[in-house]
Amino acid sequence: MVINQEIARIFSTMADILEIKEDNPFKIRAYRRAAQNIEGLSRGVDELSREELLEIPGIGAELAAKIEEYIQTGSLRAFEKMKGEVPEGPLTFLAVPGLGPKTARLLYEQLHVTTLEELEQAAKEHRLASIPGIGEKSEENILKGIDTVRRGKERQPLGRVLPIALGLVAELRKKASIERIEIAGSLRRRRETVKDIDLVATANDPEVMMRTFVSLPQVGDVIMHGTTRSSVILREGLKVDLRVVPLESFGAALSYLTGSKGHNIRLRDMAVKAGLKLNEYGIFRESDNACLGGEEEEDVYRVLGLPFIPPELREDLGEVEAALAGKLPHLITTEDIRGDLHCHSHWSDGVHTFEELARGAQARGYAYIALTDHSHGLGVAHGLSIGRLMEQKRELAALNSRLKGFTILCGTEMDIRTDGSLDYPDEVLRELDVVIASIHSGFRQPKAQITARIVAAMRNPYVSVIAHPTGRLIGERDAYEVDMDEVLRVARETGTALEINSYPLRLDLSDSYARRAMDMGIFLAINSDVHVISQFDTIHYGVSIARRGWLEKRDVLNTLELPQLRKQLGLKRRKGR
DNA sequence: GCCGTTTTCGGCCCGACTGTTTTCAGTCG
Repeated sequence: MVINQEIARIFSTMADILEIKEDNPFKIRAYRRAAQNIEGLSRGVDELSREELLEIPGIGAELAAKIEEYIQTGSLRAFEKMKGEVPEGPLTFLAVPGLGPKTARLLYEQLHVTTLEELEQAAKEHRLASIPGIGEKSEENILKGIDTVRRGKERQPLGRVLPIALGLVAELRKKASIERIEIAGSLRRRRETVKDIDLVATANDPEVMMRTFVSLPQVGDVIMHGTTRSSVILREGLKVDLRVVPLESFGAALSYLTGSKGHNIRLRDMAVKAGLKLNEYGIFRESDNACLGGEEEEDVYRVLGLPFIPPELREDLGEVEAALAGKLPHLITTEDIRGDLHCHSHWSDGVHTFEELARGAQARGYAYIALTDHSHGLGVAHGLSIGRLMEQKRELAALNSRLKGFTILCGTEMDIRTDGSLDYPDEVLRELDVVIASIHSGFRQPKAQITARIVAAMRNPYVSVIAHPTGRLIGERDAYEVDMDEVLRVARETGTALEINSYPLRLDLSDSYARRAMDMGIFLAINSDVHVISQFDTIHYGVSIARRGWLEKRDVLNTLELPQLRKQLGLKRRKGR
């Protein structure tokens, strides 16, 4: 959604400019919130009506008009005008951690530096210390900050950061006298990428705890070291914040540090209106400062008159309204998953035998898997010829008769060829229990062509699921150009399920697309795309994305027990004939 | 700039840490 990114970037830059100008802080927040919410949208703003634009949280008449102006003219007068009012330099400086709008402006006005290089030079020559309020230490910090910007630490994928965070938690538990410790922040909300790790803990001796934290072997640099809050950079580059609070405040602190910022603001707003005060230490009555709760997160919500809102929903995308109306979804859990519909064996590019896969799945409580080795078109993955596929089917039948309480469905991950044709004819597909189809080539084709390929696959009565529908690899490869509106429309029309692929770099569909598909009544399938048995355990990433997409058990194909699954898979075939 | 069963005008979350300060501003989350 290029247009959304463009507009989000413009609004975000406008917020920066307003900050430098020391404009109304609430106006600045309004621009930032709008930018964030537009970026997270699953539809292009250019596809939305005026009414739909106004439904986006944080978009009012003014910003809706600006969005429309940009769509129609390709530029924004207000933005162009603003750019003329503030020089480039201070805007660049805002990217430096610890350097905010006030200092950025001061540096520009006093030293006339306009680029990071000039700023670096000035700091090295100790010219910054001539400015009131800036000393030697600040000079050092600015140099360090410039270095951080240069190294350009982007947001890291969830699948990389979560294991690191869990490792830190385990180590802190071992070394420090901790009562409770939890991961908070966007990591707890399971955003697909995160910027840093937030931890919240209670400890008998906070000072000892903090000393332990900042001296962990994986810590590279200590940014901040206090008794209740410390902040470090790990050797491999990730930033980690640790907050230590009294036990009676743990829930309030966890809630506060989990965010999102937008969600917190909504909660505090509700608190203020109810004559309450909400901070990281608890929820208090304004009149006499009596503490009404805070040890558990549930306390905070209860006092506000809300049910507990799961972390994955806390994005200020309607969850507070839903909670108020008693309409929060009963989110799907990993335990709801009854089987995995996307598994590769050593017959194509997987590692294990059918039996090993079956045992691995059974050990995880599954009742079935679908074996979906690649089709012959995918030569690099040792795709199966029709002959091999039929041989596989016979072997599976024999194996299934031996397995107790477990079934391997015979399937394929069939390649959708570059010309839009399918890799196996219908006579072959008819013989299979499950057909998932996906794109592995021609990623740079024009949008219309890729869309047509996927649509053609969905119109085949034997195709049950489209795997990793957008083809992205987080941080490595963008999604191919595809008209997701059309894909979703045809998925609904044909009764084709769409996959949420749990491979940590795919997470494809994303949360916002998953939510939209669910809203349209399209079935989702949460699959791990196993090539090695241990990858069965990545299913929780897919479930997290599903939860962020507001999905319930009933929205997900592979929560069905085997008989119901077979029935569901048969529906499209019967309809298609 | 947004937003509304207390408001269509007047609100808008709140506290910790740092550095350069003789009491606090700036930045961050």
